Amino acid sequence: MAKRKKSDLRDRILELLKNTEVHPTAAWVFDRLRTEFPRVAVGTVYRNLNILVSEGLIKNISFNEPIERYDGNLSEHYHFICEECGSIRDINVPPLKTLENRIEKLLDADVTHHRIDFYGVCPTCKKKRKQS
Amino acid sequence: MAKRKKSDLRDRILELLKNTEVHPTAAWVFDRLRTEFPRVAVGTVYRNLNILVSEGLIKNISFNEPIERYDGNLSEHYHFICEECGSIRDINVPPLKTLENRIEKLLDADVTHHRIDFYGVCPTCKKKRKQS
DNA sequence: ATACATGCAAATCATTTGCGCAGTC
DNA sequence: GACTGCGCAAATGATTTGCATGTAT
Repeated sequence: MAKRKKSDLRDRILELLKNTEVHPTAAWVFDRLRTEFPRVAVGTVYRNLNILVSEGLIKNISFNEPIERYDGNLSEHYHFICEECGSIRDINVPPLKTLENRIEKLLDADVTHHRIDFYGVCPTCKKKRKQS
Repeated sequence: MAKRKKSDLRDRILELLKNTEVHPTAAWVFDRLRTEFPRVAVGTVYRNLNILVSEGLIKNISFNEPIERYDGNLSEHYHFICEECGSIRDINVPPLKTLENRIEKLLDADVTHHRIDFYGVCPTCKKKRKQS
């Protein structure tokens, strides 16, 4: 690991990710940064996102899309994806450690972690459906 | 939906996907096809994979990689990904419908399905570790 | 005869990388 | 002074698409 210098840009990227509930793409981050850092380059955004990931300060998650998403929420949690509007919500339920152990025995493998994604229709889209 | 014509190539692609336990990428499929269809083009492989997905004959799954994977196994199942060798294994345990219902109530959403990916070290890589 | 299917090549889109300069330690 | 961060632009890699031709119905 190289020692990193202080970088206002990177600090700001981390802050953006910590303070949003959407699960941003690089483009989203780039867009937000532009007002404060008008000359910022996409390449730099990607480089910094990757640095933050490798330092374990944010996570990289994809959801069956061709675009990468990032998550500033490091606590164990699951996700719900609305197939109608594409929104992604965090789900905070206690992680299923028992299930992990079961799989571990079943496969004779070491299971270090798991992820669960739920798909369906979010409350907002449910309402919209009823109205039409 | 357009009516599809019979296509030996597409039939073969489907067959390949039905008869493998790896979760192939387009490149893998392309490679297998080349012996039987020497003039096959990558573009055609992609087009046919997308057709098969849209017809619901195969599924498209990504695993935090920049490459798409496809799965010919349509039964509900989970996956285990070895972080050492990258292999992906199907896990056949009864799907957690109770959990789905719990999330449905928690979020006031409709949950249509979910996926679970387990990460860790597979039996083969565990052995290799011990030997070294 | 009418489209779908295919090969081929160019285009697209997200992401990465090389380079030269600027700012930090 | 050495090294990291940055903007810029070119490169990369996976996937898509337009076009002309072939082929199933």
